Amino acid sequence: MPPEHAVGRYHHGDLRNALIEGAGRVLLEKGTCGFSLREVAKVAGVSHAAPYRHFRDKAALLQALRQAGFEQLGLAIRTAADGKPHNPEQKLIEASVAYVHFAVQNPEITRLMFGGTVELQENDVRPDVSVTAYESLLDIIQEGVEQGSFRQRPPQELALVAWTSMHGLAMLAVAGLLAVEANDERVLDELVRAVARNVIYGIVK
Amino acid sequence: MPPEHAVGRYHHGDLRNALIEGAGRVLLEKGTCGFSLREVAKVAGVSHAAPYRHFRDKAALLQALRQAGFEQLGLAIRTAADGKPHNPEQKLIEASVAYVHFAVQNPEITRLMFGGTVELQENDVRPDVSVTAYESLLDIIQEGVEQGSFRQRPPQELALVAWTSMHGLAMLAVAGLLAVEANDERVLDELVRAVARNVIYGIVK
DNA sequence: CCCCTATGTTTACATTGTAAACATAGGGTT
DNA sequence: AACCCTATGTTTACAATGTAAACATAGGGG
Repeated sequence: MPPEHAVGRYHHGDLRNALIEGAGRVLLEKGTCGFSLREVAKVAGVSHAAPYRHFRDKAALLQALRQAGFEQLGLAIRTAADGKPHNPEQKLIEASVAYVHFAVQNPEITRLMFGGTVELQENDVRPDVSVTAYESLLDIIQEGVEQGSFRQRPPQELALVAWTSMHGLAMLAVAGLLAVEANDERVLDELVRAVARNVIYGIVK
Repeated sequence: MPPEHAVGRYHHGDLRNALIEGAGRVLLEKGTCGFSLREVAKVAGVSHAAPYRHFRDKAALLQALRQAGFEQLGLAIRTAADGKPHNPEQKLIEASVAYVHFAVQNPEITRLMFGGTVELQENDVRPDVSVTAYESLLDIIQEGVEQGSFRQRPPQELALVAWTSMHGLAMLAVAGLLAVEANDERVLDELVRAVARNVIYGIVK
């Protein structure tokens, strides 16, 4: 059991988590490019080799960050959807907004998650985490199709369109490749809603 | 005018282009992470500082690669569309297939183009290049809507859906986050066509 | 009480980006 | 033709980085 407050001690107590958190901060400041293991160590207040007791690699640390990102994103989506019970349309829209918002507000993490910068190594939990978002959408859509408020199409196909278009919107926004006005949060929101409605009704209302 | 064959000479003759080409190869082999200026120089057969006479930065070289990528992609899209004159539906489908194919077959370049790894610096031509793909799609869609073969919706909205969903599909494929079967090229093609039909007709036929 | 192991630290080294000082070649001016 | 100017390369130098190896320490189980 790690000691309560082990600051200044020889043994940090909970270095692994401290490193992940520190890595998040460093990533935020310096971006994926400028991200350095040594700086993470410095931020965590340990020597530059200490991280190697907890992560095989620089890549392994980034991978942990990535994993955490997927979990956060999944949570955000589910939370947003749960705010609108029994209303699949609103659920899908809110989930979509949450998805794009997460991306825009955590651009570096998002790049890390979806950019493919970190090689997916052998033991990755990739299937689990990447499928999460898709399955959340699929659940919502299934409900919508069953209760008849969505157009009557195979849920897998609707989910594919939803997943790809939301992801695309998010990535373009993160990359700064959407029209300038889309930098405005409300404009972006409207884009998301328009795309979501396309999924739901098949037309952009 | 650069000499014909200036191999082994003190002055390379056309180093700038040689560097860009070499950078492409290095990027392919080592990926965005392992990409090193010094290795590019080695591949081009010059000293490790020579690139600095042609590019301010490592980032500047990557930026040039990125730029070239955008041009290639734009060309691929236009070529694919031009193969089906007077048939907007086929045009959109072929353009979409070309888009995703380019991404899947040039994953590293694609990451470079859309990953945001390279900071978009002041003097970037970003507007031009990023808008290219979108405008190509928009042109096709405009034609389709006008001639009545597409659903009657504002072309901008259809283009938005097309652009985002194709981009999303491409990025997910590159990141290896689609279902396993999507690694099969034909399966991926079918996905693209399904998504394109959704844009055209509003339903997944 | 002792030592074993998990966790840190120090030292060392190769690689990298980049700057500064130096070299050369090849063309325009006289 | 001689000259030198500048564009283009090269060498040298340095600081930052990833990572391995050898060393240190603390805290718990025999």
